[in-house]
Order: sequence, then structure tokens, then C-alpha cells
Amino acid sequence: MATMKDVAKAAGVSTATVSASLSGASFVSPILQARVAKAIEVLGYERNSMASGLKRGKTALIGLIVSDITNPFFTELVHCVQKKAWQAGYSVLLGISDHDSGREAELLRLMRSHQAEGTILCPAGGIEDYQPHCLKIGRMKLVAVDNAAPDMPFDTIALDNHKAAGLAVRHILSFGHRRVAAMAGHAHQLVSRQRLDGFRDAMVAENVAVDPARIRHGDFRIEDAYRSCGELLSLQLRPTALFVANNLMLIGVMRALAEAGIAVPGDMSVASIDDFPWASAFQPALTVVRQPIADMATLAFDRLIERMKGDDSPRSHTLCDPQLIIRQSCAPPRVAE
Amino acid sequence: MATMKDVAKAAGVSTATVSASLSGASFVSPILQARVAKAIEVLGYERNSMASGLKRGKTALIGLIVSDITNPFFTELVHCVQKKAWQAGYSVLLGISDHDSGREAELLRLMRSHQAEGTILCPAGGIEDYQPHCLKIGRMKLVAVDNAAPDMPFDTIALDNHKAAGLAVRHILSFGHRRVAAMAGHAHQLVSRQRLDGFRDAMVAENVAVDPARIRHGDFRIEDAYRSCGELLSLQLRPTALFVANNLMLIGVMRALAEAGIAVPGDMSVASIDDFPWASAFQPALTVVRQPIADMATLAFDRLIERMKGDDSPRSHTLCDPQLIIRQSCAPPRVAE
DNA sequence: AACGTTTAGCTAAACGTTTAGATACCCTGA
DNA sequence: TCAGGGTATCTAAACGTTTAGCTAAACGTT
Repeated sequence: MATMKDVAKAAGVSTATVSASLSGASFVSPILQARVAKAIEVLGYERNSMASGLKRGKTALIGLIVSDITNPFFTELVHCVQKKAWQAGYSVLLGISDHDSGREAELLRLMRSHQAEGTILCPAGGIEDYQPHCLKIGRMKLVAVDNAAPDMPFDTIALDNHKAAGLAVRHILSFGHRRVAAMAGHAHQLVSRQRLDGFRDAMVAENVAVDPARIRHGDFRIEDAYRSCGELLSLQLRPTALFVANNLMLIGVMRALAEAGIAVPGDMSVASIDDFPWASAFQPALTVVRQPIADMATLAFDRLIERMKGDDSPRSHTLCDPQLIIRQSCAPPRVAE
Repeated sequence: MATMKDVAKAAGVSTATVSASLSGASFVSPILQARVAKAIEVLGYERNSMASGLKRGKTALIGLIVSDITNPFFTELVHCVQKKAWQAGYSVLLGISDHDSGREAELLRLMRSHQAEGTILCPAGGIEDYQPHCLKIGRMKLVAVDNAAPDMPFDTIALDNHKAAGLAVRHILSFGHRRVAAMAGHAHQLVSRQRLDGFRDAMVAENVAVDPARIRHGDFRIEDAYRSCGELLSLQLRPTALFVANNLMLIGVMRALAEAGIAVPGDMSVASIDDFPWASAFQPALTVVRQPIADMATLAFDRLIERMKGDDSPRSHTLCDPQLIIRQSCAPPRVAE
């Protein structure tokens, strides 16, 4: 592969001139500029950004770590971050932690090793997992999105999960439901706890009893939710409405409901957190609480850029506003009940 | 940020020893090994892989370029490739071309500049777009997945699209449908043409007339398919079955159908290419042709690794087998018609 | 004609690693 | 005692850039 020295030789100039010509800056006469351009063209030269990065201490690389790219929320987030990065001239190094804090820590180390100038992290675990690494993270710029709490040692951007759950639950209750079940996420995950708390608080605020038997942990995964939903349906007093804490579990739930021949919203009202393309194509169209993903990505990216530019103001913690999207999956409970 | 020199100084050894100790190889006494380890721990040192990569000519980076990560097919592909890469000790640099050949070319240059040791590309355009770059690609290892034709200048892995479409169409026809419509992709995209050809060929093979008015181009996007489906429904002789060429368009189609109050499969049978989590939760569960995504990812990654290891055998072109997944979205046409 | 000033280009020293080759040490056998 | 052969460690030269600092030419002033 051609190096800058080759280009310099071919153009009959020094490497300094090639470099200057490449960076656009400095003064290079049009004649040499042209000679250099031609040599580059002929040799098919491309600047080696390892060497350049090594010298300049910049890599134009940012890390992005998500726990599960298969989850439409993260898919969209990756999409948005990637877009912002591209516009700002950065490339993104993608890491998938698969909900594993250990792997996440390794990925963080990897990002550091590859000299990512900053990293956007969607934390996999609970708060307890973060005091340890933050030491080993060194001085890498880090901002967390989703599943992040203010006591984590970095800037955070997250949905107001408590409010989001409240929005969904209050919508359900507005139809007069009293036997409301919840499909929650992994018990130790922050975002899961927040949503569950939001569910509970909204219930008690509306004077509806919270029956622990109606709370299941679907672990934010399709299969687990599918199974747990089955259990819910075999309760002697079947719930008339179901709050689902994320999109993946919603898939499992809808599958279980369909197989059990339970009509939505006739026999069971359903409301979930996370909007995604299929929600509106579904029959019935699904009522959900939307996270402003694009905004979250922008907020995170911009904050990261500021940090990379040297901003060392105190950590900021941004809470994003959820939006209830009312479609057709909620209705009053059957009168007989 | 601590450098190797700092570690060496702190441990009272030379950088050579630190390097050797880090790479595990060579002979380093346990005593020094321990001193080095402690120094690394204390300083929070992490090896700079730009410097290391520069020296060794290896980066442990591979590029992955997809046209739209929002499409569940690519999401899954990214997931699988990422997993394989992780296992093999590579990090992945993600690029999104957004169906734009120009951007794709830039991304390819970027991968080269970042010294990716190889790149997996999901080509955005048609064959015509690839003769040009292949010159500028230099000697970067490249394998293409999906939307790839044998005459492209790299190894390719793709679904047997012709067969896939045939599978879906023949399934539809087996119920006795004669007015079958097709929602095709972008006319100039290879994969779109192949699927459309598969549709046509299966139709004529079964002696069913292909009416050009029943072929619409939804450009592989939700919105376009939604619109095009509307047009299809306003045809004086409405189709009784619809073949959809990919998952994203299927969303648009189902949305349009739901809004028009058309029952599936009662009023309209639907079969599509691409399986994805929602397909089985949908009511009715959707009949689709599945691409073996994990296999495709593995094939592509393994081929890339071989190429990276220096294999320069003639280009290979692998065609993957589609699998028809029969669910409930196809049924006989209404007798009256 | 001597002097600055500007401009255009070059030389060479970094950047943080790896690694070939040099060196120093310790042991064994004669 | 010394040669010979391992070991364990070090020194220094790369890798492909960028860039500070330099040279030299060209020009305008006095």
C-alpha cells in the first residue's frame, strides 16, 4: 500500500508538502498541488489515519456501546448517533454488551485502547456496577444514555421512566380497569425498577390495589415475556389490562395473547413503553409511550462533543419527556366483570 | 494518559520488557512481570492500539457497511457479524450508507483510511456502481452480502432471491389465486430485480398472467409501500393476493390494508420475503420466506478472515437457501370472485 | 546595494509502540 | 580457569504521519 513517502517521491516533493497539500491548510503552490494530486490519484493513495492519529493525538473515532442492537430502541439510537457522527466527521466503533456488565467493561477498555475520543454508553447493569470501572475508564469521555442514573459517574441522558409508566398506567385506568398487571424488566436493571415504580405509584395514586401476583419479570426479552404472560393468563382472576415495560416484551406478550385467543382490547387492554414501526401496523394498533430517541441521541452526542472539546463542568443529567401515543389497544373492561 | 514509557519507568524496566510482558510471549521473569503488572494497575495504563497497529501493521478492526440499520434484516446481520467479530478478537467500525452509493464509496475510503483489515459490505446500488470504486478500493479485503451479484469485483454471499420469490408466489398460487400483485423494491437494485424476476417467472410457470398494473415499486421503504399499496387497492379489479419483497414494505402494506379495512387473509392473502420477530406475533401470523441471516453472517465473516489471511483464490459466490415459513396470512380467495 | 519581509518548500524530530540485535548474566562441563 | 550456551533484559531503529524550525528565493524599501 502506497505511503506518503511514495507520493512525495512520485510528485518530486517532500512529505511535508504532501501533508500540507492534503490538509488543505498552509501554502502550497498550485503547480505542486496538482503534481501531488496526480501522484495520489495514480498510486491510489489513502492517508493512514493510524499514523496521522498517532501524531496528532486525534482519531475521529467515537465508541458506541449498546446492550442489544436487536431491540428497536437501540437500533434507532444507533441509527441516530451514527448519523450525527457522520455529519460531524466521526466514525463509530460499535460494541454490543449483550446485557453483560463484564463484557461492557471489556468493551470500554477496547474503546480506550482504540483511542476513541469519546464513548456513548447504554449501561447494561444497575448502579452498583459502575463505581468499579469508573476508575479503570481513565479519562475517557463518556456519556450514558438510557438505564442511567444521576449517581453514575458520567453525564446521563434518560427517559423519565417513572413518568412514562405513569402515562401508560393512567391511560389504562381511565377506562375503569382495576385488575391491571405489569410485565416488568430485569429486577436489577435501573430502567426496569423505575418503570415498575412508576407503575406502582400511579396505581396507588389512583387508589387501585397493586397485586404482586400480577407483576411479572419478563427480563426485557421476547421469550421470557411470552412465558410470563402465559402465567399471568392462568391466574384465577385474570387481569383485564396489562402494562408492558418495553417493546421486546410486547412482542412476546402479543404472541401469547394471540395464541390464547384473547382479544385485544376486548378481553385485555394493553399499553407499552417504546414506540416502533410495527406498533401502528398491528391490529389493533398499539397504544404506547414513545421515547424521543432522536432527541436523546442528539443530546448525548452533543454533550459528548462538548466534553471532548474539554468542557469539564459538573455532570449533567437530562431527563427526557415521554409522549403517550393513543391508538386502539386499550378499551373499557367487559361489563360482566 | 499514561504511555508505555511511564509504565517502564514506574516498574524500573525498559519499554521492551513492558511490551513483551504485555504480549505474553517472550521470557519475562515473574518478578518483573509482577512489577510491570502493578505499574500498569497503578497508572491505569491501556495499550495504545494506534501505535501498536502502526508498528505491526494490524489493527484488529473490520468495517461493516449496511445501507439501513433500521431494517430488521440488517439489524440482525450487524448483530451476527458483531458477535463473530468479538469472538475472533476484532472490533467493528460501523458505516451506514443510507442507500447512497456516493456515501458508500466514502465509507469504503474511510475504512481504508482507518486501516480496517477487511470490510463486509452490503452494497447499496446496482452492479453498474461497482466497476468504478473497485479501482479506488485498493487492496482492501472486501466481501459483499445481500444485493450482490457474481459480476461484482469481490466475494459475494446472497440469498437465492429468485428462488425465494418463487417460494412465496407458489405458496400463494397454491390457494388458487390468479390476481396476484407484487410490491417490489427499488427498480435499479439488484436484489429487487431478482425478486421481481422470481415473482414473474413463478407466475408464468404456473400459467398465471402477470399484469404490469399489479406491480408496484415500494422502494423497500415503509412509507412508499404504504402509498403504493393504496394505489393497488383502488384498482378496479382488486388483487386477491399480494407478494411483498421485503420486511419494511410489509409494514407499510399491513398498515394500508388495516386502514382500508381489508381482512387478511380473508380479503387479501399476503406473503413476504424476510422473517423478523413481529411476524409471528402479528394477527394473522405472517407467512414469510426466511433468509438464513446467521449463516450468511458467518459465511461472510469466515470468507473475510480467509482473505485477510492472504487467501487469493478466485472470487467465490455463495447463494443461500431461502425457507418458506407458512403461517396464517394466506388463504383461498373468496368464492364469489 | 544592503536590508527586512514574505512566501514556498524542505529537514528532521517527534508520536507510542514492536522487535531485531546487542549485551550481560548465570550455569555447566572440560 | 575458561569456552559455550542458554536466559533475561536492554538499546535503538523502525512504522507513516505531522509540524516546528529552517533555508532560500523573490520582492520592496531605504
